[in-house]
Amino acid sequence: MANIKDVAERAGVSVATVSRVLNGHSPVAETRERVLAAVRELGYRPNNVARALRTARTGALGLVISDLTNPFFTELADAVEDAARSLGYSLVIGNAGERPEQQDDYIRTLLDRRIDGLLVSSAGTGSAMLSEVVASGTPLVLLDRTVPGVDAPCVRADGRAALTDLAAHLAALGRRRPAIIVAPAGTPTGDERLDLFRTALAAHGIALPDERVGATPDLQHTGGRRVMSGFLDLPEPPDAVLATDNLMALGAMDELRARGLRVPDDVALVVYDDGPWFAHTDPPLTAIAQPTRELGRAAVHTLLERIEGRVAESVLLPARLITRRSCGEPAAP
Amino acid sequence: MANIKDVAERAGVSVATVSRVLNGHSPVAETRERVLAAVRELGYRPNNVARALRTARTGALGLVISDLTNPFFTELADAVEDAARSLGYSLVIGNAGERPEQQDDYIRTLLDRRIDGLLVSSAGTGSAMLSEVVASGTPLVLLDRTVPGVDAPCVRADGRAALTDLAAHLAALGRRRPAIIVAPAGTPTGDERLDLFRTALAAHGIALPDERVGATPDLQHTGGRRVMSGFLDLPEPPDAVLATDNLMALGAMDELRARGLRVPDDVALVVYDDGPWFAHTDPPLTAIAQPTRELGRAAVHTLLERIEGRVAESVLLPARLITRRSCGEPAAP
DNA sequence: GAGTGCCGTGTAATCGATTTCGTAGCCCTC
DNA sequence: GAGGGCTACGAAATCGATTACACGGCACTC
Repeated sequence: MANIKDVAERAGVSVATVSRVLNGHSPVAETRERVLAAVRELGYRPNNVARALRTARTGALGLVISDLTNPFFTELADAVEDAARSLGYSLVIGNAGERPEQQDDYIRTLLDRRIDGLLVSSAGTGSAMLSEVVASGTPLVLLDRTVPGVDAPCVRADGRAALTDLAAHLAALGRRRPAIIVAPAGTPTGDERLDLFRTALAAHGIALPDERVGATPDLQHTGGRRVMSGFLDLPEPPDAVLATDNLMALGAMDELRARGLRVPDDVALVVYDDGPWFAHTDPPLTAIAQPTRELGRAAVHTLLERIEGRVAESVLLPARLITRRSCGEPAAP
Repeated sequence: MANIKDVAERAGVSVATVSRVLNGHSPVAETRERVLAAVRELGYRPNNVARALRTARTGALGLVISDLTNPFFTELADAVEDAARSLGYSLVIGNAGERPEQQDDYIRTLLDRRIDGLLVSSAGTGSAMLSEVVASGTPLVLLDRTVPGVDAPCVRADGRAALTDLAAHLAALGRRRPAIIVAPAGTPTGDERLDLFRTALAAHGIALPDERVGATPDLQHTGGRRVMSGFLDLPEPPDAVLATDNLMALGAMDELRARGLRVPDDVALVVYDDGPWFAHTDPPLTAIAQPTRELGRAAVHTLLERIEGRVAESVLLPARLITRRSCGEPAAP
């Protein structure tokens, strides 16, 4: 591939001039056309590696995502990629697969590649590696999940309004024995959703006792199914279940179907994170939708603020309750 | 961040020695410990940008995927990422969103970043850009979709066996009026699936007339729904529909439900590309599953063959029919 | 004991760009 | 017409690594 020296020779100028023409840094008049012609003829494209070495800017962002096969994160990744691209950045992606060691491994490689900034939706809880990133000075923004003790802005959705609406919705439909399927205690996201849901229910005089709080370490559908099974074996099984993740909701549905139970007649079901197909299940599932694309966009913008040396605040965007038919009544028109 | 010179000074050796210790290129004895100690104390990590410039190897692969929000491609991307990682490569990802211009744009940026090799699941048909990649000498492997006229190995799934099984399955269940929802004529994947399905049906004396071949340019669920609607308005509507993409299947299901029709009683439904939730719909959908993870792994391995200068052949892995209940009979045990 | 080879290390070139500094040429002013 | 300022450009340093080449010292052989 042609390099800048080839272009310079062909145009009969120095490499400095070529660089200046291409970057428009200082006015270049007469030779300009000759340089551009040489560029065209040789099909020259600047070597980004060399440029990055000299300028200490790679023009790449890193994204470490907790689980790429989870549709919520997929959409998030897609939104991030879109935003990054439209701002002239490439995206180097790493899938932690919910394994903290792998996450650390990735962060390390990304730092070694001298990405300009890093987005992390952290798997697991604390991470020494993340503090190291902050210490290294690489701009960092947390995505979807906060990490206690890490000094970086976090972009995520606020479920308060949606969960308040959900509690009202369930109360209005006469559901008195709600249950929740969550990540194990200690996971910030799980704890928060549980607390908010419990508080919102309390406002309607509805209790959420611990026996109807089911934790599953794998955030997968087998876990969801197992927890749902436990719920149904209770002397007083729940009449409404909130699954705080879409894969877990899938597992819960399986268990219900396996036992011949009907949604919403026997049990109401609500899923956190709306996926394209939840409108297509039978019945369509009432869901709490996070503003995924906006989250992705906001995260990239926040990261760019940091990269450009400005201070950046955390961002909280509201999640919304999407009422479908899985709790009983059809949505009001 | 500390650089190699800092390490050299601290250890009292030259940078060459540090480099040699770290890369194990030539035997270094006495100073070895001193160097490693300095590395540890300074928390030194080699700058990958500088290394890439010198060695002309970035250790990154590029993946341009046609639609990241499509679960099939998500799983593919995940598999590719996994395989790349385990071989010590990072993955720079680009989502073409089924737009050819955007795809070209991405390929260009990836080339500028001097990735070591490129995987492309091409959106649209021909692409001058892809020929340019081949000409540039960057190792290229096509993924899932062939591109006529581009001299690069292609890794994809072969639907012949699965479609043959499907035709037998439908014939056995007495379905005589099959239909297919495909990408528009001219798309290699769509054409091939149509041809194979038609041939397989013919072996059972079943015809697939053009009126029951529905093309949709957007490979999305609205397209699937529209085509299904057209099918149902036929004087003789089909009694079995194959949707050659999971999003289109979703749209088809919607239309069926909207009309109050039942699967499989009124119409049998089969989906190409199995997704985690097709086992959880009502009824569970019979599907043609591509060996996604194997495809991803094979693609990366093929690409590495090319990178290391060996010749690499195209890879065809068989897709499988997964019989569930959406065509009538439960699967045989 | 001189020659031969090998081992471990340092010096400096190199990758391909950007950028600082220096300078030639020109125009303008007084 | 000498000096000042500006413009357009070239020479060379620089980023941080790898690596070709050179060289000193030691062990070994004959």
